Amino acid sequence: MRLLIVEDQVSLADELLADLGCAGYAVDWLADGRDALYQGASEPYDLIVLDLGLPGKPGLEVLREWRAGGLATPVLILTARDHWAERIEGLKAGADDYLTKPFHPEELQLRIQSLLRRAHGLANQTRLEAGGVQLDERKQSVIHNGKEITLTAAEFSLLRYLMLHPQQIVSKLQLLEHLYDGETERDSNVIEVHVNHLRRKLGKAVIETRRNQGYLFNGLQTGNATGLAL
Amino acid sequence: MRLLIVEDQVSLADELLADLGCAGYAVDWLADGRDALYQGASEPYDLIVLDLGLPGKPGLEVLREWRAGGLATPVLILTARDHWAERIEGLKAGADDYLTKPFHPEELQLRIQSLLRRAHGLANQTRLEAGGVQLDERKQSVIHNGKEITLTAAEFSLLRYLMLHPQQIVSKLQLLEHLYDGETERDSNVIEVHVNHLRRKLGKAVIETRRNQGYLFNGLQTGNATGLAL
DNA sequence: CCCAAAATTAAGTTTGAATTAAGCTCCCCC
DNA sequence: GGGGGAGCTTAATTCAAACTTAATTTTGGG
Repeated sequence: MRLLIVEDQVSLADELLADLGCAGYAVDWLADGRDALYQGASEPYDLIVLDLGLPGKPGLEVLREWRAGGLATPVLILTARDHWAERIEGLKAGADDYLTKPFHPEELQLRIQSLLRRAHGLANQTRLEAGGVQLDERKQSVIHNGKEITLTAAEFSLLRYLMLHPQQIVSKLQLLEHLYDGETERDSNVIEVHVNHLRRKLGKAVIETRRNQGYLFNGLQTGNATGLAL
Repeated sequence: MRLLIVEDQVSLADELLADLGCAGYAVDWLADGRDALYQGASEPYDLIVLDLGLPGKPGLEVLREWRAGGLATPVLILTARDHWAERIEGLKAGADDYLTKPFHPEELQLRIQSLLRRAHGLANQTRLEAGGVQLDERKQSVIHNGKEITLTAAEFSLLRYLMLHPQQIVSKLQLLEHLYDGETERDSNVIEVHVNHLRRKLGKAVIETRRNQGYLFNGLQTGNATGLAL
């Protein structure tokens, strides 16, 4: 999952970068509004955290231009507590959620998790769960048949990406672009290796490969494709 | 479905080529306006993605000449965000849709899907559906009588082509030209084999053979050729 | 600075979708 | 009604994609 933080206050940005990095996100950081306008639209971010008080170009303006250009990426805005009206303006301009500064880092984490679920049509569930697999985002582990299985950072973020895209084929290229920043080789087999590890830990059936197309997260459907009880 | 990408920025073109390839399109790429002018009109593309800032000959000029020459292929233009007026010029010159750079590859995919449906008179439907067959483009599978049937990449792109041409006869040669790039043998029986596979999975009636003419996608009309209730 | 764990690269193997090929069937036309 | 061509079907082939294991590099903690 790739995130962009647009925040000019260095100390805060630093902290967020570290926090979100630990949570298994690939995070980029920009401090300038003009840079953000361009990069936010060109790199395939899954979510953007946007401070409204920015040099270069005001955050609200950046957001409006993104939306005018058709950018659909979820945006969470940060506003100072004493600029009350900005939140309304922000939502009008197309923000999906907001947080007033100062805030607790955990609060941001939860908002991000929730916003990502919502953006992928999983608004109803409070944690990522599908086909007998429960993802524990705090412990970066998985509960499967009541048993807890710990994942490495790479396995965790790969699985999370797949679980956020249920019922759709995710190409290897898409995974490379959304799990890694900037440029990783197109012909690396990292994804295949981690898929292999996940299958060892969770069982072969969890991730289905569609040759020439990509991977499909299936949960643990045992022959009952509807997911309904029989 | 054969697409032409006309884009001089190599890294972007590379990525689009890979992305659209995964989505089951046969994609050609040109970087020069003069080449595009010729090839876009001579090869049977189903859609053209045209960057307006091109070496050789400006994209707008290429588009105008295509339209003047009677080319009806849907064209989606790519414009730089800061060349706002170009979009209007582009639409006037005969473009069918536009996207401002930068953009996310996923966004382009959606636009292409939508534009293809629109160009084939299916503007009203949000997903390809006919005669009890629903095509799920994200999953590259089909829902038939509420049951999901998975398709291979080749089966998927063949079925998609047929579903985009409902109630019309599609010749085998046409299929060869539109599903494969450049030159595949004229006397290969690939199409027949894949049609056979699709019939096995979806039932004989789905694809009707019109001897010496081609194939006709029928959905699943079970003896009631009008599609009306009896 | 060193060590262990994790991530990635690399190399060799397996797999299965796509294509070719070959023989059969069904139609159409004489 | 039978000859020929178009289309169907099954089986064999092929070759790149995906898998697996092991080696190497990177990372982070002590």
